[in-house]
Amino acid sequence: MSQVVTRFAPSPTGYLHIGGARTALFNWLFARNQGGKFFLRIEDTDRKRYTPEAADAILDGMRWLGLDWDDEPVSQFSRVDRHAEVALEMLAKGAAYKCYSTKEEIDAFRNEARAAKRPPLFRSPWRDADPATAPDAPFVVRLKAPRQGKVTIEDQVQGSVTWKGETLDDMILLRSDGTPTYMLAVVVDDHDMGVTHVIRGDDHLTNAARQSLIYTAMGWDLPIYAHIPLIYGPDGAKLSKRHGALGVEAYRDMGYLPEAMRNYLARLGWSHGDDDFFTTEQAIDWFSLSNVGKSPARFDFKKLANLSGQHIRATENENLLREIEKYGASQHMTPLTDKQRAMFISGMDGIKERAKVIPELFEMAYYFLGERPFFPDEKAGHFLTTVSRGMLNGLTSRLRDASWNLEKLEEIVRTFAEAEDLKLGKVAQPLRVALTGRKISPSVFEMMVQLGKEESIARLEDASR
RNA sequence: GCGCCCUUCGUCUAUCGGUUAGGACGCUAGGUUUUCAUCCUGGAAAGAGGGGUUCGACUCCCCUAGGGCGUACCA
Repeated sequence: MSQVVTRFAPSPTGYLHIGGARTALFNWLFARNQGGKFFLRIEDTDRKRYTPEAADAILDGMRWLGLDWDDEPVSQFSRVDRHAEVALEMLAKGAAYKCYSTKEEIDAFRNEARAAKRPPLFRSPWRDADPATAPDAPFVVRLKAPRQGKVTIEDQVQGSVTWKGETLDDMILLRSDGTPTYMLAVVVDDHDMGVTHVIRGDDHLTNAARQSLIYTAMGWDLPIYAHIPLIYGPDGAKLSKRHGALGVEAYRDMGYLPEAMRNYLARLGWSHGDDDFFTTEQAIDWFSLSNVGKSPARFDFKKLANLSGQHIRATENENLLREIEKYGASQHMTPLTDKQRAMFISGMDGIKERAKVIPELFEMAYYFLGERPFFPDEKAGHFLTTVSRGMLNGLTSRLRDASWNLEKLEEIVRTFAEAEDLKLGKVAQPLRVALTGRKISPSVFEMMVQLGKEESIARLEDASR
């Protein structure tokens, strides 16, 4: 087969939601795995709902997630003439017909069918009518779907799925105002864009059967389908804003690493043996449609957080700093100074293993981002008693002419504690509070080395005053 | 109503007829440790129910139950 082409076709609703992001990711992973192309198409045919800002929000989400696309995004709306052209061609071939039934007539038909417990699929009287009897009235163009036989989709995820012809309706291709419906537009665009693999949510599975009729009518090759299960909320119900159905920018704001997001989303419904933690490169290398599961998965924030923490720890300090700065920019924080940047690099090892998301990195970085004096917060205050102040005073004097490295500092503090007949913790905790104003921080010795002698001693003097 | 899909620990999953049903998150008991975290060791925890097929079913088939999606001049 020729080169693989996949696409992601979101409708611009204002943001890229998490389910869409996963669909995009699967398309992207598959294309990259196959050395193929990954296109973007904005389904903007519903002009009442469309705004350029909404489309931009989707692209921003894609960029943040690191899912790069090939060529320019295609606007579906810009192709309406082509869609109509295909509808007319189908009309000419006899694969479609003009239907003059009014909305009222259709509603009546459906109500009656429902009352009689018959399928509510509309059966247009114009399907086999003599064209000569056609009124001079608005019409829609309907597909002439086969009433017998079967339609089978060989789906890469769902397997072989078959429908009876009579369960497929004569769907509308062109509305009475001449605009194309989604069903038509998708097929025409996918065909024209050379899409070889349609990977999308399994809410489209039935649509695949209906859409295949258009391909057949036009004599076009069917793409390979892969309908992936949707994501549910933690309670098993449909994903809503209450759970995780937020836009991806919400996850950016919460400070998850894009790398962790890709990892988590890929693992939701797809597996590679027992591998849970992996890089994007590995995911690309390993990805295959045959390892996508058929059952829906629930969104689990705990696991996401765990993976995010693992990725933070695994990220090189320089790269992590870049992510931190990107995050800061996205949150409109004031940019880091050169000094702060240097402090981040020297202190990164101490803070990265204590954080699961970027805001926690900033939180832990408090002791080197801020300026003296560091007054203890409410939780730390009780460590600085008169007694411990005095003790710190004694320690400080021993520190003044110490050579400033990890081993030496540790030795001094330990010896001091022994001499005072104190457990190390009794010395280290007040020391930590003096240095940071807080109860929790990286190792006191590492912090002292990082801060330097002058700064460390100044903070100790602040505390013992 | 009709059509289609789904169902392994609480959650994500492995297993592609033969396993003490494995891993991960979470939970839990310990250990390491100056705090927190990291890290290490251990534990509890699963095949929806019922029929078949088979020497042997989580795995194949059927039924039931539960859940989801679709059934628009929305996408």
